Amino acid sequence: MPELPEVETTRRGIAPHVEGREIVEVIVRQGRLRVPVPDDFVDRLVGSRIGPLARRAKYLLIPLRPAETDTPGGRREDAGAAGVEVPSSGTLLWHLGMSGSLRIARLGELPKKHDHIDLVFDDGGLLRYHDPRRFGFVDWLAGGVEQDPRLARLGPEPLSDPFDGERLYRLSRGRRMAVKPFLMDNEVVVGVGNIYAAEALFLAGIDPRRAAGRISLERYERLAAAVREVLAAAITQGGTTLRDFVSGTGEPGYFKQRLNVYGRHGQACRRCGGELRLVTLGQRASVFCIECQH
DNA sequence: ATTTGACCCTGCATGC
DNA sequence: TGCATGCAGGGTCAAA
Repeated sequence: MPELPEVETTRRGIAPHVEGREIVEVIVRQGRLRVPVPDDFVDRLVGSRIGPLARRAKYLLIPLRPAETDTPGGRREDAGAAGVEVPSSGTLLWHLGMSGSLRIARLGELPKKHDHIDLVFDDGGLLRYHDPRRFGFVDWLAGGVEQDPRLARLGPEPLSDPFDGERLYRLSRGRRMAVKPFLMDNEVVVGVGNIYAAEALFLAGIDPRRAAGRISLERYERLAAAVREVLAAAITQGGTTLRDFVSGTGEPGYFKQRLNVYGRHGQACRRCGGELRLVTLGQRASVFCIECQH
């Protein structure tokens, strides 16, 4: 489900409902995700207050600090006596995998199948994680987020300045792999998954099977512009809902209507009318127009 | 060093 | 109707 636009849509949707809230209860119904939910997850979170949400690649970052302390490193007076752990500052690293979604619900709304985790807030709202395939995960980071090995090696954000055609050109020299899996490599650029890689290559007129190392700088500049264009448009549309993606407030995304190639093999190219072809690249379905993409 | 394949898991569409 | 098969938005790891 979620590529960058869907994670960004989720972040924007849930932020107004979670930022500044205190977590008063955490319910883990199914902790066996791709990374198992840590044993001390509940203890660490209860009593924390949520700071401004961020996103890095397809990761949602949720900063937490102790709700009752005003000074960094301070201690709650009665904590020791009561034997209650005082939560410490940290960040939740949340990945939605293939089928995960986060949405806002109210206390009393019954969980459905595959609603694995609830964070319950002091205002009666809650953040509910749903993930049928359980390829997603949530982890708690104590230290610097950028030092985490999962984030340390990531390439630039596609909507940031360091991502451009020159970078694609430079990193692709000598690479024989097809350009589509190259574009989906998170060390090259983050957040470009199977849907938007196919769409960007169509917009740029590049055959997804072409060797990455045999594409000119000029064409990579077109590709970088196409990546930015398609991701920005998808964010504006609230992401792409293929099956069950919903924003943080339960709305589907409307970008599906704008897809030119993804999921349309056998249908007519919107530009030339030819039949769209399906090939497999890097074990991922790849649809393209043999007339419009070279 | 680069690239490929298996794997994590459930649900759905398809074909027999 | 049931059953087997293949495929799905992602990422990691081992092996070639």
